[in-house]
Amino acid sequence: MDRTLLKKGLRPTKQRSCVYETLLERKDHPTADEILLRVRKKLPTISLATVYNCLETLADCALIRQVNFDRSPSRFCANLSPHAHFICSRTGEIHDLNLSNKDILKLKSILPNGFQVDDFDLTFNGTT
Amino acid sequence: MDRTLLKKGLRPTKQRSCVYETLLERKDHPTADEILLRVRKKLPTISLATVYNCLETLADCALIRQVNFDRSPSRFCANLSPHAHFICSRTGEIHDLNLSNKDILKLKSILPNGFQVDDFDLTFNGTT
DNA sequence: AATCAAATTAGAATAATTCCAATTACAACT
DNA sequence: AGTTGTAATTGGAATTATTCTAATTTGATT
Repeated sequence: MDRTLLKKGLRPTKQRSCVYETLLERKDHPTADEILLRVRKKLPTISLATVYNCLETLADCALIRQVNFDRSPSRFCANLSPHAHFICSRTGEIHDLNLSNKDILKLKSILPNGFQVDDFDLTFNGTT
Repeated sequence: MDRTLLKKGLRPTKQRSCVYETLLERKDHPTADEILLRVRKKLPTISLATVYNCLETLADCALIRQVNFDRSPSRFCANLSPHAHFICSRTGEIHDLNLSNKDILKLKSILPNGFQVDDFDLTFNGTT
């Protein structure tokens, strides 16, 4: 991670490292508020603004991903491999559905000619 | 539309009708603010709160769809047939990509066994 | 015409996020 | 080691989309 930041002329501060490591610890999808709570166990004085700053920086460096479900608070995760999300309407659980190359080709096959895709978001709602 | 509302015990008021017809007029994806501006040409005294109320009611009745891109203001459209969205990062244009049954089966084939889908959101980002 | 629930309205409240100005931290020079 | 300059952090204010609230209006039904 330090490498990636330094390459962009950004400092791997303890706040940034801690936010990043906190996201690695668990494979869930915490909000900025939840991340603040977790990070404060290690850095009790970190501010919410800094958490937002760190998350933005890490996302800009493609070290983490920001995920939005409708207009609810943004969530963040360190799973960088291409995946879709499944939200269970009973439990509220968010599942990562990792996508094979085949899956990705299927997705792209939906596009008419001449559409160049940089990125996509795919979210399912339902029950498990 | 009146039918659908009445069936649910809701009144087809002139505000609701006007919001609905405004969405039918153009096949774009206006925000509540933009809808307010358009609707005010016909009902100059309608309030933003009412526009929000009408949109919520119409969406609850499945007469329109609410669409969210990341955390930007919600957008609304009257295209009810299953479709994905493509956002052009150059122009900001939002394209509807209507999905065939085949496309939908492809999408669902991504899911592991035991996942029951009620709905999905698929958005592509790229250039045309 | 009187009644009553539903809908509309203006403005206040909320909540997530961003902005701002002041402080702090740190790397690079002397 | 001390100084300097830039970047990062911080707390709180500001912003923005949306929801809430309480008062008024509407319109169907008695």
